[in-house]
Amino acid sequence: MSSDEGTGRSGAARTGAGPARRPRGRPRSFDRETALEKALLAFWEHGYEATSVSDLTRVMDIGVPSLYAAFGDKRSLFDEVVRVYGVRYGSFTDRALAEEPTARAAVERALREAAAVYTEPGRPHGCLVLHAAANCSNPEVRQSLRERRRADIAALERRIRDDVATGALPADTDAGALARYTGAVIQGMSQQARDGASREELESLAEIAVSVWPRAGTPTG
Amino acid sequence: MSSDEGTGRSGAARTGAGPARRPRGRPRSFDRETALEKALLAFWEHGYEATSVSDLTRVMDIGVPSLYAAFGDKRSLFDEVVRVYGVRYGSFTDRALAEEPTARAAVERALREAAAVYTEPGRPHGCLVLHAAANCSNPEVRQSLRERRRADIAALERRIRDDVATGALPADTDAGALARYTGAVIQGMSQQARDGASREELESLAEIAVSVWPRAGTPTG
DNA sequence: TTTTTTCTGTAGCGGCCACTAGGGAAATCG
DNA sequence: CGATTTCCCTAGTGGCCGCTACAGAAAAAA
Repeated sequence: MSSDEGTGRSGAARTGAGPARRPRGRPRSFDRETALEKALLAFWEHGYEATSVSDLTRVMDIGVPSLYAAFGDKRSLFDEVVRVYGVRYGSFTDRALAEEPTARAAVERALREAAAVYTEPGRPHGCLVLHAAANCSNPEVRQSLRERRRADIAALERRIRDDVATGALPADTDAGALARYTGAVIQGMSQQARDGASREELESLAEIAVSVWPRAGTPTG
Repeated sequence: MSSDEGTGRSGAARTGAGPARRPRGRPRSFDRETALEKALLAFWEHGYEATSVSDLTRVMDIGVPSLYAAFGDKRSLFDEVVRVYGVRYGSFTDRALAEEPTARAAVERALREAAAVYTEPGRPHGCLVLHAAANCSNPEVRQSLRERRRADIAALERRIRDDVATGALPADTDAGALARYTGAVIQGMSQQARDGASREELESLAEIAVSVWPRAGTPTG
């Protein structure tokens, strides 16, 4: 489904499950994925509205009509950028939640990885989802990213409830508050990375943040 | 000094410490402070760039030239808004740091007040300084607000160092990390308020956050 | 080769941006 | 009263915004 984001949009080109036969006309003169990555970096650095279409075509090194032919419009391009960002850079929390044995271990790892990802040299600092549309006047873009943030915290909350159910966390744990607390710490780390904090600074910050998480099944009261 | 921000800009109007004699020509037909407050709310809600001059004149209920005559330009108006915001809404941390006996008590109070201020009904949620220029393409505006944020955390760090010196906090306290941690929590609370978190949700979050602060002079190790 | 299909560059669309010139109205001063 | 000072409204500036029509170039298919 939704094969309308591939290279060719000609409905008759790809015949079934065949090995992607070459489309008929003149092929695109640039690599779509490379251009998308350039757009991602631009949006990540400057945000949705502060990145103009002419900014995009400059960093992607393509003409304006090529951008519209390949990606639809600015909004669709941004949606695709957010999707790619989520897979490539923004999924460290999801991965930690899925792979670590407990919510606490997952958060410990996620905070450590956040410190690294948010300060990686040669890349924009901080999180695209948090900052790219912070004060965007396009309400759809705002709402879309807001939903993404809320979903992340909801996923963490579910994981905490699981641990409470299995006894890995105390029975009186306020899962919602603990999830929101952790989300707030990550969001604050992203803000501080944007403001120039170093990886080491974020790591020491995260170490303090994680120390409130109750160990094993000892009740908090 | 710098009396150029008052109502009248006529250099000969106010004679010394006199009771502000009325300026000569036709008086302004709107109340400057009221208009400034309206501009503050608009910038707070939508951010610097997403608030256009025509947005401003609409909510301030004045003409475009009146805005420029009274406030200079959009940038100067925003600067003044930020100054007023800092005094009226954004100084709860400073006040807590100044009035509470210990850094811990101050942070406890500041986090509680942040939960209230960031979710006050009838006002934009979250912090203007954090979000109003998040992805602003004007570098001066960005830098100015960034400095303000860093200064806030630096003030907290100084207060923590004082408490370490007096023994109110353990000698091995990492003042920088603890200050950045607390700043990150406040920044995350602001983000969550923008995303719709309620006051109660922020308060339970803050309660967790403050629980990592060491009590009295007991060493952490 | 001719035909067909698609991409690419130029040039320009209407619309909003921040901002300002200039004339007339309104209020105070002498 | 007249003179002076200041404000406010209308209208418009050039510039950038996202976006697109059109024509020609380029490559595959027949």
